[in-house]
Amino acid sequence: MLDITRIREEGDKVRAGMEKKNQDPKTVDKFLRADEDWRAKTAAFDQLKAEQNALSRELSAGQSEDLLSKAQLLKKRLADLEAAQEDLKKKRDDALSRIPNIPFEDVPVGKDESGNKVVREVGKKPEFDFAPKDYLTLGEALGIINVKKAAEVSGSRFGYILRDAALLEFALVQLAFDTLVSKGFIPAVPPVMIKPKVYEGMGRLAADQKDERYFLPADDMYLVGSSEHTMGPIHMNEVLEEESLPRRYVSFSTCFRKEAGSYGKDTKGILRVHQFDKVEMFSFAHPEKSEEEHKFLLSCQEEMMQKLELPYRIVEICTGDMGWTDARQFDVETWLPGQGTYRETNSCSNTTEFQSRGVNIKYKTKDAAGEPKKALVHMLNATGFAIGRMLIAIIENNQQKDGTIRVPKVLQAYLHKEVIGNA
RNA sequence: GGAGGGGUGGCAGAGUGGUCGAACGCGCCGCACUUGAAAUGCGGUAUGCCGCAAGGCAUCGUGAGUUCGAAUCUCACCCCCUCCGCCA
Repeated sequence: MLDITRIREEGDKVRAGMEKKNQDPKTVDKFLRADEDWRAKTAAFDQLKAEQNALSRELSAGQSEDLLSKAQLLKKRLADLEAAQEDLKKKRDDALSRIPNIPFEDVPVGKDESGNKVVREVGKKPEFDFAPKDYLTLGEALGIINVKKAAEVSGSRFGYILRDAALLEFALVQLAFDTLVSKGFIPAVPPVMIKPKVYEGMGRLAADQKDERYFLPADDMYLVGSSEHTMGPIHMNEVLEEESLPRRYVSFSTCFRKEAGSYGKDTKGILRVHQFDKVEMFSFAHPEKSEEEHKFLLSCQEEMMQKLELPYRIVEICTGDMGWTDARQFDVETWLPGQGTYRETNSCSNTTEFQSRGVNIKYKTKDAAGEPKKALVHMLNATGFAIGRMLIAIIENNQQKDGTIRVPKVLQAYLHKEVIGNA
């Protein structure tokens, strides 16, 4: 969530930021009205409560009919006031939950993905002396992807990853962990179920994404849409040492997404599915160094893409297309020859203190006068490998005329073979 | 799933209806002593909210309740530990 003081003091900037993110800026005014009412009610409540506390103290010294009846009257008035106060607080918090993180000033402004800015293109697009096929055609022919059977068993937007594709998944996971652990990332396998309260704190149950979550009502739990969601709270309610920042994790988990609202979009194959596996990077950073950290995470993504020898481009996401919790976002889009286009395969976000406020993660530091104080860390997340989409990219970019797939050099050691498809 | 024990400040741990936001200790910070350090002594040391401030309010796992008043009593839930059952 956003800093309440910031909304009070810089309402205009927040309104402008919301507008840039295609959100209704009137929410700010709704918030401010509710906030003001709440503050007035709170002041009244606190004062009455002080009276009650004083009366109680008197009563503890010596009771009398007069005092008791006074106290009983106070009690009734307090109950009414408290109900009104709680109601207003709810209103205020509801408005607050409809305010996203505000983008940095220099983020490109745009309505939708057409406003995204290509930062650079890297790698050579493969040239074929035949018409390249799409991954699904190739994968089905090789028996390494089966969507039809998955639809029978689980429904649409599921897939079986089979044989060498399954092995390729683990090779990718290993490559990512080897690369990142050697850089000091702490390896992790986190829970994939999460409590509603924590999920809210991470800003991932906000109005725009609640429909995207799988909920288990019998247990009051959500399935995570990414290991980001349970890695962020790994230091919930903790105060970290300043010297320990940045603190970096690399995690692996299955991810669950409803893909609500994407009906008719990418309905074929495994590009957009309800369940996929993903290696994720997560970083807890010093607020003054989070932009630098953001670039570092992006550089890790690029390093791994280059190891796979995949052609990609870096895109800075414009205000209208960026995530709810993000102040800045980059995507890695990988070239898919079978579709003749770049598709998003990785994402890299700086959520500044939007999430750390919600899950209460601070670090020890000093204020201007040199007095010790605690301040919120910045939290960043970045895709390591979204396995399904990496499989797609590898299959399409490394296809050969006979329908077999070359295994990227860096994965050959993990997979113990150079080509997928020739017996 | 069944039986029992427990959740209090950075840690450890007392507190079973009112001067308890909370003893004692450890840790931490400051000061004194010291050439320096250790030891010792003195003082300070939870968080959030409202307020320009003085100050006030809230918080003893979470939520509801009883009461003029709850860390303390009642109920529900969550979490941790031990045992039994089941299980990769």
